[in-house]
Amino acid sequence: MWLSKCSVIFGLFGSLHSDRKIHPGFDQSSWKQQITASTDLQSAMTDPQLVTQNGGPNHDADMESKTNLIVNYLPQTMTQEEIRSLFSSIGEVESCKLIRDKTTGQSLGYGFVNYKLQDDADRAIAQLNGLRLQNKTIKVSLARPSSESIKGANLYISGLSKTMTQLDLETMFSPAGNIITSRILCDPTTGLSKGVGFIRFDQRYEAEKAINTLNGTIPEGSTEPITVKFANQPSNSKNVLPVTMASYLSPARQRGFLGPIHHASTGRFRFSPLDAGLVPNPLISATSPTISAAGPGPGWCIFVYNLAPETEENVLWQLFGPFGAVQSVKVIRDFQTQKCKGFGFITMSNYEESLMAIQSLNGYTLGNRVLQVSFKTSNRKSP
DNA sequence: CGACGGGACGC
DNA sequence: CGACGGGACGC
Repeated sequence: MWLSKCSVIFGLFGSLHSDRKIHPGFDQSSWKQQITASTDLQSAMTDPQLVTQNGGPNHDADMESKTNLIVNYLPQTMTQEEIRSLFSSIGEVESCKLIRDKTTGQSLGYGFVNYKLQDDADRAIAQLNGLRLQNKTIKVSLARPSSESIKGANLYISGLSKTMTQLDLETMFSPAGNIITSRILCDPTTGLSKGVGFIRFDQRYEAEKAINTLNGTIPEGSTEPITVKFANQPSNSKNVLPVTMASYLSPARQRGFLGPIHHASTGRFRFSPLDAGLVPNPLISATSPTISAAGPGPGWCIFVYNLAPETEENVLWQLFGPFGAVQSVKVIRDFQTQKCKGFGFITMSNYEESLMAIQSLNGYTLGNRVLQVSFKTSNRKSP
């Protein structure tokens, strides 16, 4: 049993980075130790009586068999097939899904594994929860039935006494509802509490209740009131790329669209791709940095719509190249299918040339499709 | 009909 | 003072 699982794990991850060296001659007990050690660590830091354990709340009397697992804290590089392979060492896997960012394809660090048999699901929790992979300790627990009511149930708590433990925190919040996870942030070097933490409840209304009852209150034995609010939505923008990536970008690229774009397109300056033939007034757009996200800057960004699913970059180069200096082209594709999503972007160096390209190519028939070509509109992100 | 990415913290 | 995890519900 252990031997077979170990060989699977070693085969999968032996070549990946690990904070712990794995020697080819390791014996099965070392793996067992590793896994047990992390479990012990968890229980040493926290009281198993109170601190949330793997399954989350008991949805007692559920008729459906509990075969579906959620796996959290997966290493960034781990693929769906590697997850499937790992969990297949326990029993037959009905389905397996790694959740990825829709547009970038980056792993979001969690996934679902559904077993054929509940027995296997139980054993997967028992044997794989707490398993250390690379620099992560994965968490394996029963997935809750998916529902709207469990979303947005994560709280951010600040103003905690530095002496407060995870257990103290859970004790304080457990009256409000079922706690799924809790955490107190610590300084990585000193290991001391930073006085902030997180609590994820099972249900959003439980989180709301906690805000209503605990925000602004002073915990027993403390002197300062705590702040309890909904946590930020996890943003995928940070820590994904190595910092060194920036140095590979050209200076012009680095200047890109940084900096505030406060009064981006209001009313009369907004360019709609549907307004065929409408182009920016050169006098305005060439001199005002706030008119359009198309430019100015390192170039003029052009939006082209109605591309065929099979469209490749070289087509855009050929299409726009004759009009002048093309800096870059990009076909936007669906991550899963790798098919073009119907649009793309072209950045050209010179305003006059990009204008000519737009005027000439808007309405142009490519294949059996009539293209719509315009300056890219401003970013309509509204955080 | 619609449809607008990815890039990133210095001055 | 603020501080936002080891991106937890199907991207």
